[in-house]
Amino acid sequence: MSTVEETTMSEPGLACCTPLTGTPMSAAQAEQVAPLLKALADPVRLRLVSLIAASQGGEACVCDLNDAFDLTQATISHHLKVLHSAGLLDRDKRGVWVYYAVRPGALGAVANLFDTAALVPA
Amino acid sequence: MSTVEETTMSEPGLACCTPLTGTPMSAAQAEQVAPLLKALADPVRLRLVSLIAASQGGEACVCDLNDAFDLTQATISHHLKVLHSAGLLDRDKRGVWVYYAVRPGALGAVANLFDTAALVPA
DNA sequence: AGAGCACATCGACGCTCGTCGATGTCTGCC
DNA sequence: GGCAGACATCGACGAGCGTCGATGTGCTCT
Repeated sequence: MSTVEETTMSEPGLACCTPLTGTPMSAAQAEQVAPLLKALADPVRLRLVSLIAASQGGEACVCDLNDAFDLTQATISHHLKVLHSAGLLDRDKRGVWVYYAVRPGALGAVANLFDTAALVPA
Repeated sequence: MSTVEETTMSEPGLACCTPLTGTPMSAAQAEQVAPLLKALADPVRLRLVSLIAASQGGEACVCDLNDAFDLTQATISHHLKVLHSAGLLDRDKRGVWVYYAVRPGALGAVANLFDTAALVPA
């Protein structure tokens, strides 16, 4: 055991993200939000979240996710762990299968960051 | 090499992001969006974007940004380059000074990704 | 022409990340 | 009990990242 120690968030608070525009972001706040974005800043993990969110019931079995990629089962498991550790995914073991679901409000918290970014009109 | 567009610089790929929820994201689309998130997935760069966006006129001089951090000028310059290369920041040299501004619509494109994330149940 | 400032680039360093094969742990079934 | 399947964990590898000091480039003013 060595490094993985996030605990970035264990509570459904998710009260992290102020707009990003408007007033400058504090250093502490940036340190808190960055791991969330880092967890999402990977093509595979992005697709994983998307696949899970678009699945029936908002949850997906690992076995199904595994088939959607040309990667080892170990690698997929690793990515799911990263997303879970970041607080983005919920984990539910049912019998032999494990189901992951997007934690409610997790993506919304991130969306809040860029929300005011609706300065797009121009 | 099953290449994707390199987007190494300056291309307004901003017409990228479908919702993320709803329908699963394609591999190509994930590869296109991930670099954007990766550029933002750093506390320093997050604060840089925030500082610039919150500045008067939506732009900020490098000298001012430099003073806001306990980092070397070389490091700040590096981070600004990363953000610029990702298409998030515009660069404008005026005399001796260089001003960076958040590219219009850049954050909005990212916001679009998490937008439908309003699946927040309650 | 020369000096001085603002910013970019270079080369190097330690650290983290994404991926893999191998192995461990738990569950359900014969 | 034992075996097979579904996931997680371990250890290792190459590649990339964040940071630094040193140096380069372009502008302004004297």
